[in-house]
Amino acid sequence: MAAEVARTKNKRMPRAVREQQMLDAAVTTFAQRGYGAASMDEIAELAGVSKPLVYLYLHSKEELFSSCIRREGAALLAAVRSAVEPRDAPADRQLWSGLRGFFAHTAERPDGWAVLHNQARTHGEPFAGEVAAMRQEIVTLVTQLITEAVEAQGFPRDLADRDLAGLAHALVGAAESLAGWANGDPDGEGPSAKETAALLMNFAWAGLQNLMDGRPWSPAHGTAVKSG
Amino acid sequence: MAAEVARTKNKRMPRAVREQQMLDAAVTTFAQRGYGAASMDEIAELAGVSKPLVYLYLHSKEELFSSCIRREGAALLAAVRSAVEPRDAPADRQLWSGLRGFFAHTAERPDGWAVLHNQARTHGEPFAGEVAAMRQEIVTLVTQLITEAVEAQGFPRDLADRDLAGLAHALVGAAESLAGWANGDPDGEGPSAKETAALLMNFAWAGLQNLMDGRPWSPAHGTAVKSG
Amino acid sequence: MAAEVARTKNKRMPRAVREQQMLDAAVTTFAQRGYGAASMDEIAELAGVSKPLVYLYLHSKEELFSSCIRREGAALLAAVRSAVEPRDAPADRQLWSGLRGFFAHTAERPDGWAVLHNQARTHGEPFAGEVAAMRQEIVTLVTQLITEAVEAQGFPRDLADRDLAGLAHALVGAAESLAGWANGDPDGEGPSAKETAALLMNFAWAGLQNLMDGRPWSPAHGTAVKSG
Amino acid sequence: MAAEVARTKNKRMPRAVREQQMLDAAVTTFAQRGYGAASMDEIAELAGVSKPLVYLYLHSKEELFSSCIRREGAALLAAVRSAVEPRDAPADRQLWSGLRGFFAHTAERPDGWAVLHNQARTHGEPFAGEVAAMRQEIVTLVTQLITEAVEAQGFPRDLADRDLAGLAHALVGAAESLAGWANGDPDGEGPSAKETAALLMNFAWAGLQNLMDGRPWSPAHGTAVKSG
DNA sequence: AATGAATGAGTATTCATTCAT
DNA sequence: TATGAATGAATACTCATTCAT
Repeated sequence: MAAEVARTKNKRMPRAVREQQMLDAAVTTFAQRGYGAASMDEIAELAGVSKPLVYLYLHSKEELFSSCIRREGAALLAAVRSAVEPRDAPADRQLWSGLRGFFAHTAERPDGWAVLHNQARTHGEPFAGEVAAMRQEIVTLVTQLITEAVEAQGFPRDLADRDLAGLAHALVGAAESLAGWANGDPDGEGPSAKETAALLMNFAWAGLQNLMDGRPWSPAHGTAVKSG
Repeated sequence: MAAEVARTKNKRMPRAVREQQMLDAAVTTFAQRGYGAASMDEIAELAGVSKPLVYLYLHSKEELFSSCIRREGAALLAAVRSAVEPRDAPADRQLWSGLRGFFAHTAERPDGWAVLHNQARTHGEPFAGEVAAMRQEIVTLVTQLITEAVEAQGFPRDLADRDLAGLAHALVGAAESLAGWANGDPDGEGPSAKETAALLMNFAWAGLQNLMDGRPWSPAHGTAVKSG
Repeated sequence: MAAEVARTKNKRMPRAVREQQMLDAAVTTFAQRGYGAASMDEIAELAGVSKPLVYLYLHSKEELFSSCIRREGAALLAAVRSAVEPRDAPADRQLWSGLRGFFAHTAERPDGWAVLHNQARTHGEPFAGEVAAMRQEIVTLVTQLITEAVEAQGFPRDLADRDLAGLAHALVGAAESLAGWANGDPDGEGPSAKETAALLMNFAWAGLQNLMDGRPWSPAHGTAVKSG
Repeated sequence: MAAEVARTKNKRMPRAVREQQMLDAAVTTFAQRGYGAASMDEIAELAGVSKPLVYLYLHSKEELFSSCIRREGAALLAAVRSAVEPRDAPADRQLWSGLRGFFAHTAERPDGWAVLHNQARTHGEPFAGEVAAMRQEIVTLVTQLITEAVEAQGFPRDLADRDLAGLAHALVGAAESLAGWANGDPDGEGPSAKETAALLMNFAWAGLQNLMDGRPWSPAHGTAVKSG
C-alpha cells in the first residue's frame, strides 16, 4: 500500500502542484493538532517533501497557516455562493439553498472547516482577522437575504437594522453549531446536509415570519400566537 | 520603599487565595495569548509569584489550563442555572431568564468566556472533552425546556427527539454567536444582555411556536403562515 | 585533571560569576572560530553550563557578542589608561608608557584582542560601531598627546589638526599591526612589550620631532636632514 | 517586453566573462555582509545567474571566497608594484610612490580592500593564510626598501634585522589604518591618496632618518635631537 | 551554457519543568 | 510558604549543495 505513496512521492513536480499538496497536509495537521502543536516537520513529512521546500514555497509557519485559512475560506465562500439559488428566487429558497451548500461543504471538508472555525479564530491577530472578514461576508449575505424578505413583506414593524444584523449573527452561529453537531458523531450516521438545513430553516424562517407579521415574542406574554 | 510592594507581593498567603490569583492570571493570559503562546513565565509574573510556586499548586500547564476550564465552566453553569426562573414557570420564561443570565455572565467575564469558547475547544483531548461536557449540560438543559414546551402544547406533529436536540444545538450556537457579537465592539455600547436575550427569543421561540403548531417551513412552499 | 573541572562544574553559582564564565568561554570561542562559525552549543559547553542558561543571562548571540566586545574593550581601555604616566609627565613618556600598557595587555589577553581587532569590526553594524567608538577613544587620547607635544615645542609650522589626527591614526594602526606581529609567532619568543613599544617610539617619536622642527619629508628632496 | 531584460540577463556568455561577473558580485556581497552572512543565493542573484551556475564555475563557497581573495590580492599587489618607481630611484621615492599606489587602489576598490582587510583575516584557516601571504609580500617589499636605505647610509648602529622587519610591519599597519581613515568618511571629501601618502612619509621616513643617524628615541631622555 | 526542483545537516531560540535552599 | 539557579527536549528556520533536464 505504501507503494502507491512511494510512486507519487519524491517526484519532481511543478511548484503549483506541490504547493497544493503542502496546503492539504497543513490543513489536516493544523485541524488535528492545532496551530501550536502542529510542527513543520510533521507537515512536511505528511506532504511527502522536505522541510526546506515548505519554507521555500510557503515562507513561514504563519504564512502557511494564513494560506490555509485563505484557501479554505475562499473554498467555503465559493461553495455557499455557488449553492444559493439565483437572486430572483424567493428569499427563503435562497437562504435554504445556501444553507445546504454550507452544510454540504463543511461535511465534505471537515478539516478545512475545523481550521476556519476552531483554529483560526483562536490564534492572534493575523489570523483571527482574516477569518472574521470571511465570516462577515457570510453574515452580510444573510443579512441581505433577511432584509429582502422583510421588505418583500411590506413594512417591518419593529425591526431596526441592528436587529436584522443580530438575527443574521444568530442564524450564522446556529448554522456553525449545527455543522459541528451534524458531523460530530464520528462514524455515526449524522443527519444529511439537507435535513440539517431544513431543521435550521424551520427554526429560523418560521420565527422570522412571526416577527415580520408583527407578532414578536415578549417577556410579558410570550408569542401572542393563540391570541391572534 | 519596597515595603509597599513587599506587603502586597511577597507576602505569605494561604494556599486557597494564591491559587485563585494564579487562576485569575492564567485565565487572562490564556484568553489573550492562547494556550500555546501563553508561557508559564508570564502567568507566574502576572500572578506575582515565582514559577515553582505555580507548579507546586497547579502541577503542570495542562492541569492549570484544566483548572481554568473547570472554574470558568462551573461559574458559567452556575450563573445560568441560578438565573433561570423556577421550574414551575412557563418554559419560555425559563429560557428567557436563562439566556439573560448567559449573556450577562459572558459580558461580565469575557476572558473566562474566551477560554471556554475559543481556547478550550481548540486544543487536543483533555480540554475539548471537558468543555464539550459542560456545553452538553447546557444543551441538555435547553432540550428539556424545549421538550417541556412542546409537550405542554399537546402532540408534537413531526418533532423527533433528534430534531429537538438539533434545535437546542442551534439555539445554543446562536446564543454563543450573539455573545461574541454583543461584546464584540470593544468599548462601544453593545446591546445589553436583556436586549440580546430578547432578540434571540424572538428568533427562537416564535419559530418554535410555528413548529409546534404543525406549520413547519418546507422547501416547497415556505411557511404556510398565510394559508392557515 | 578533569576532576578539577568537575568539581567546579554544575555547581550552583551566583549569577554574576556564571556570567563571567560564560563571557570567558564566548571570548575564547569567538576568537578562535569567528562570530559566524561559533555555535552557542560550543560556548555553553565550554562554559560548563546548559544553553538555556546562556540565553537566560545573555539573551542572544548578538547580545552575547556585544557583551564580549564591551567587556574586552573596557578592559583594554582601562589597561592603557592606567598605564600612561601622569599628565604632568612629558608627552613622550606618556605615550611610551601607554604603548607598553597596550602591548602588555594584548599579549596577555590575545583572545580578547582578537575579538576586538579581528571579529568585531567584521560583522555588521551593532558591533563595528561599538568597537569603532572604543578605538576612537584611543585615537583621541593619542591625538591629545601628540598635540600637547607639538604645542610644547612652540609654533607648529605646517601641522593642521587633520594632520595630527592622521598621525594619530597612523600610530594606532602601527601599534595594532605590531601587536599582531609581536604575538604572532605562536610559541616562539616574540619581542617583549617593552621592546615593541621602544621600536614604535623610535619610529614615531623621532619622526614627530623632525616634523615639529619644520623639517618634513617632501617628495622633492626627502628629509632635508643633512642640509640643515 | 521582457526582451530587453532577456537580452542582458539570460544571455549565453563565455565562461570567463560570467566568472568575472560572479566574482564581482561575490566581492561586493562579502564586503557588505561578511563571509558568514553572505548567502550564495544573494550572490547568484546579484550576478544575474542561477545558483547551480555559480557552483559549476566556482565549486563552493570556500573556493569562491578564495577566488575573491586571490583576485583582489593580486590586483592590489600589481597596483602597488606597478606604482613603485624603478629600482634605481632613491629608496624614499620608491616607498613614496608605492604608498601612493596603495592608497589610490584601496580608494578605488573599497569592497576589494574590505574583503582582504576585514573579512579574509577573520575567517578560519584557508583564508587567513592566503591573505597573510599576500600581506607578507608587501611587508617584504617594504623591508627591502628600508634595508636598502639604511645600507645606503653606511653602518646601521643598532638596527638588527628584526628591528627592520618590525619597522616594516609598523609602516604597513599604519598604511592600512590610514586607508580606512582616508576612505572612512563616506561621501565626504577625505584626503587624496597623495596627501595621505605624504602624511605617512613624514611620519615614517623622518623617523627612519633619525634612527639611521644613530639618534634613537630612548625612554631615558627622548630623542636627543636638541643635544646633537 | 543554464536552471527549476529538491534536500541533509545544522543553528538559534524557547519552554515546561525541577532541584537545592 | 516561597524562590534563584539550572536544564532536557523540542521547534522554526536557513544554507550550502546537488539532481534532472
